[in-house]
Amino acid sequence: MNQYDHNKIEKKWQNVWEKKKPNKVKENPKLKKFYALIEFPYPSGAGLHVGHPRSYVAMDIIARKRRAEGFNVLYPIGWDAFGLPTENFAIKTGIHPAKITKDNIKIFTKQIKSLGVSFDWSREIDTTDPKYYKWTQWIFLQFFNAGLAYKKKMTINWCPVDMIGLANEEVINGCCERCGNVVEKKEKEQWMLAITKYADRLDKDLDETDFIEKVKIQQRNWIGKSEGALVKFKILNSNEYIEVFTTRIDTIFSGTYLILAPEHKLIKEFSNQITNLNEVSLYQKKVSLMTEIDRTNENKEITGIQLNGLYVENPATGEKMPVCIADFVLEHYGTGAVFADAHDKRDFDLAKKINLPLKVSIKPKNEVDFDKINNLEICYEGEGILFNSSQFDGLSSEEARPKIISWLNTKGLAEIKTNYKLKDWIFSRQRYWGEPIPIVHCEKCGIVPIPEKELPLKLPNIKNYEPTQNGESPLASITKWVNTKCPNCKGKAKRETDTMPNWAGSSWYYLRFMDSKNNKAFAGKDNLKYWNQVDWYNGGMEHTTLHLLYSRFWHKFLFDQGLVPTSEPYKKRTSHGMILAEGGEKMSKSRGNVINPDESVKAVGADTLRIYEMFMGPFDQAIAWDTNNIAGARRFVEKVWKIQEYVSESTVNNDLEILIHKTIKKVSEDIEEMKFNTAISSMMIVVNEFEKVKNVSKDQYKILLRLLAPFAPHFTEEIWSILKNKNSIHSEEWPKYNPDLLESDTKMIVIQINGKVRGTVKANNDISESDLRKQIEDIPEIHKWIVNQEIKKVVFIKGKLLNIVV
RNA sequence: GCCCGGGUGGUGGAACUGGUAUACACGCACGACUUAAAAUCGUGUCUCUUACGGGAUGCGGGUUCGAUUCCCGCCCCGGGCACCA
Repeated sequence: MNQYDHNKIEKKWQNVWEKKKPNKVKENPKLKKFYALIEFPYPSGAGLHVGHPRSYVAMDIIARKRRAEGFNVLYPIGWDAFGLPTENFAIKTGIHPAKITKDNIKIFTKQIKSLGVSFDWSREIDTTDPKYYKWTQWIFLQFFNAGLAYKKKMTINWCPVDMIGLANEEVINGCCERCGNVVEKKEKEQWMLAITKYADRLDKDLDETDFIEKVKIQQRNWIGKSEGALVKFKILNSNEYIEVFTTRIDTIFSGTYLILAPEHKLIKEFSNQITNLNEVSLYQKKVSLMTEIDRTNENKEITGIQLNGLYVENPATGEKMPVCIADFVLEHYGTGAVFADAHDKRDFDLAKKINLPLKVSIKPKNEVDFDKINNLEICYEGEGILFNSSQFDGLSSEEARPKIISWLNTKGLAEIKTNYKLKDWIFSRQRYWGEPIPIVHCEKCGIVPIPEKELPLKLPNIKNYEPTQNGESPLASITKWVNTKCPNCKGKAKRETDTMPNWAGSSWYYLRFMDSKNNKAFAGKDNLKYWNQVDWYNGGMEHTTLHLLYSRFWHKFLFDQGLVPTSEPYKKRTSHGMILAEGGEKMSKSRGNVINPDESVKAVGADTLRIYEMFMGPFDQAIAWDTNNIAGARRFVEKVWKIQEYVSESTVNNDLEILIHKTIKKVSEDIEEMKFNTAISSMMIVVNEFEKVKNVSKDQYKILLRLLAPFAPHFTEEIWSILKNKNSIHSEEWPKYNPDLLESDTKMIVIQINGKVRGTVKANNDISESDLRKQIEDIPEIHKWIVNQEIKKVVFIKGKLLNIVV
């Protein structure tokens, strides 16, 4: 037997696979298909880190198992290469982003190939390749033609450091997701995608998917569906109404005043009625200067100001209600206006502070503290029984809501309404390194899309990538590129200079993998039909409300256009936990604690690294890297290697055979549930047993190797060939266990006295209670517990346990 | 504040549908091999007790013959959302 030389073995087989391309897949309608997907990486300058393989290897194990089960498996890889870090590096070094991207891809490719992941490299894609982004632009034009891509002047989140507009999803606690600086507001014309049109389906259709529950919950929270009513409050001395969204129409009878967002457009419209306009403008100005952080600060005192002279009418009571503005009412949610009563803490506090009326109409079901509530000493926010509510008195909040809505509806003052927190997606970026938006602004015709045949609209080659202080894209200064002809009237026109956000390319890439070389369509109909949708998609939780939601939106749109065969892109979505640095801190470039897999691959081999990463803990849980523990994985690999020394041609040990079949079952099931750590531990148990008995048949060894091959593809392949097998281990069928072997006739039966374990007895599986009782009475350790005791009760579970209560 | 996870040895963790808690691995200790060390192999390793036994799965209760697992009330840690009407 040779020494185990991981470097030699891994290089050898990687070369074979490079030549033979065993993972290259072709559409074949006769074969069942399986589409496995990982989030394609951003090729950063830092290279791969140990977090990447966790996901790649996990899906690799599943993909390899599926191939062994006879599936036609698509497991592709590519590059999500547009993005800020590359552009920033280009600014710093003067090297063209395309060149940087190319170099980084080279490094990533080499690193990923050194891990032995069974990707189909023939379908490799790169989102910055004009052949790819031609179709990203094409899909954008479909959005535009359908009226779902539109331009809007709006206050955007502006990062003054990166000098870029951010989508709401990219703002974390009022700070830029990338650089952490406080985000400012800026008025700017922006391209928007109308994701809110799909809010309801994005929520509802989650039911059809097999996503892990926490992903569904997080998306649902983000979409923020809430069902309630739209209520109209008549403005006194006018024919106009203020619309208010509420989920608590049961409290309408206690509505005593109205609160508008400080930015509400009716304030301007009715300024002639407002008698304290100076004060009001002052307050509005103060609010507009506040940052997101200040405005949402928990300890901030509640503020607001009444609009003197402006009154509305409560649609339920007909009572005259004053109107005020307060910063806690948000312009962009609901209608930017709420009605206030004593059943909301903020309304309650504000009324006390600026001296506005309050009324109570809900009594708690248990009536605790009702006197205090009724005397407006404390605020009760819960549901309860209505009172002070004329014909609805005595109803519960839940009963009352539909009744009040339909009553007001007959008067034309209310309707059922569903509201969403989700906002439309800000789709422009004022940056160079992104897909140019294929639009022309014509002096005569206005906004004109570029004809399809002119796609791709390529990024012009420039020397300076710096964004500009005024918020314009660097493309704006390339007059030669900007000045163009209108495709419509051939007159003077200017190109759109904003580019798409880095989420654009990744919103449909899984479709391109189905037919990556097609130059007539983003993917051919037959290929779309065959691959249908992604069967299993693994990725990080951090993409739940960004990439995952965006791509579901794009896919649904394409489905509505009749361009894809399914309404959901991904059948199943799972998520890996992050790998943390040693000590439990997050790995990051700035902390300087990023662990690169190359060292481990060199020192102990890719097979060992793969086993270590799969064994380190539950797959969905964050876990700290521990270099010491790699030794355990390496020892295991060496033990498997050494079985060659004592494996024999013919002997079969029956106990071992049972253990092996148990292990086939365990490993097969654990892979499906992504319980890779326990799958490996069960194989370790087999190997430890092999070592102990030193009496292992070749067939038994082969089963172990077959089970281990998806985890450690190189050295299992090597041993396989040493054992004189002609074919690759990876094209061998997945082993099946023999259920008869698992149902043994004799079992260890646990004997308990008063629920405490006092011994175990080996007995026939279907031994009766009385026979078992007789048998155990002779055993001294058990006998001593029951002698001279009154037996009160006996619990017997056949083939498992006997509990005697004395 | 709301919504998800989670809390088990020195460490990472295991435990089916309520049925032998601590599998597997790391570390450590001791032993074997060695002139020596590394590697490897073997033994031990929750805790109290000399022992018989007892006690331990964040804390306090409950259900049960029996609870890491189910129920109620807390505490702590991680993640997400957050003035959302």
